[in-house]
Amino acid sequence: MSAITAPRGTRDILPQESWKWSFIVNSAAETMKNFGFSEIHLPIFEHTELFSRGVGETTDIVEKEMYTFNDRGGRSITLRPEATAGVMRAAIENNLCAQGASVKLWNWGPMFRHERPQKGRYRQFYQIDAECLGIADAMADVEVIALSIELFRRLGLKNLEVVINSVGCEKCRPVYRQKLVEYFTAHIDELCPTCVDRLGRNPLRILDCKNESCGHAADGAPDIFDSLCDECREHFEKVRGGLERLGFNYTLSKRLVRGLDYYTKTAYEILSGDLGAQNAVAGGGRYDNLSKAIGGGKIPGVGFACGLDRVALVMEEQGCSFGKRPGTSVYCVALDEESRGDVQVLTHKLRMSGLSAECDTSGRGFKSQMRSAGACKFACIIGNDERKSGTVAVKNLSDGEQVSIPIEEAVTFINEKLKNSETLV
RNA sequence: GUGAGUGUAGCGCAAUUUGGUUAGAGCUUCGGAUUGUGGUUCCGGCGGUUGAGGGUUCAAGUCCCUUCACUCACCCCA
Repeated sequence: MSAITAPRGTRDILPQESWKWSFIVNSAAETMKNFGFSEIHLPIFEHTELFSRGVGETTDIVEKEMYTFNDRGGRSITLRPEATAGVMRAAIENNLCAQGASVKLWNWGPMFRHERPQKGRYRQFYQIDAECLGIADAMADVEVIALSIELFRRLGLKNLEVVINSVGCEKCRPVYRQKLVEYFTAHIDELCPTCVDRLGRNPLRILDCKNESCGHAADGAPDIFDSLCDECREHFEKVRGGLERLGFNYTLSKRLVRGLDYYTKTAYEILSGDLGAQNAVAGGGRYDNLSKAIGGGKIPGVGFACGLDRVALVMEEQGCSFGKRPGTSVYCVALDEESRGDVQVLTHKLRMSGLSAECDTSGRGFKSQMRSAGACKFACIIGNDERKSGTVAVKNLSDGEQVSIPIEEAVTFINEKLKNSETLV
């Protein structure tokens, strides 16, 4: 019988990597706090309708990427493929935006999409997500974009490109959509089969196609900027003005069409050249119709999601700092069999005092215990002599200096020593 | 879902131009180097039904088929 492995597209984040993830999430949490976002914990599965109605029936996500199943009560349940719909659902359900109130929420965790895995893409992947609900003004868009940029700035990511576009609203998008249909129908022989299909269902997505011939056809397509209604045009100008006031560089791209139906007005992505084919580290925009689509009142929103797996990948690629990996400060060593008990007691007392302390629990010999201690700052050694005299030998492993001190003073002694060495570092 | 590439010890690898005896070192790990002192050095031990199944052959890690997994790309996105 062969050993069971993790399902395709999933993976274990092992200790050598997990501490780096903690660094990223902690840094993000701090940034969120600075921007006034509160953390929200959400279910990982939701009713399927939340996504089919919220994200959109004709999107790739809903059409072919969702993990959907019936639970034991016969309800159709879906593992969340993205976070925004869930956040909006929670806001509606808990009246967070009642009477025109607004909230800023963030969260992080796993998302699920059934796609073929490749570099930077997994079936269970992780996102850091921020949503600003209840505010229609373009200043909120600017704040959200600024937040995502600041997130990456703090983590030390380099060579990022911010790409923005406006996808219009329910008033002007249909007009533009019609223009596109007319244009692409005239160029239908240049389109790939999937885009021919898109023509009837979601013509905006043709603009996004990377197929060479489609791209060529798209070059001559009507410009969305020419179709934007006054409100959308003004909104877009305000977003751009805000970004410029904050000193951010960005690229305009009329080709940027988010794959999710709920976007209105602002759409943006942050791209990295160090990711291979999957080059987006974050993406987001405004979604003023999402709330109504899932049965809520009129709640405008703007937000973004950032791929944790991808951020970690880029940071690794660019040699960014993850801070210091947590290690053990003190290793307690037993010289003989009889001392093992005392060593465990001392280790526990050191731990209770707030230090990272370790001792051997597997019966290894003195020499190998000392080898393990080599990676720590201090070794506490107890043998026959120490037990007799009620002392412990405390050895500073960086300079080799060793002192014998009464066992009851050991914990305070080492705490003092470590405090001093911390300040020296 | 489609295509290409790759599967040998815990890890990263090797195994002679077109098959040839008992599949090898390195790192890690564990133990030891005159009786109680570490990251260096030296010696030694553990560790593999070569992804799995089938086939060709006197003989398969090596060739063929099937299957599974991983990787990259298409698609799409975080």
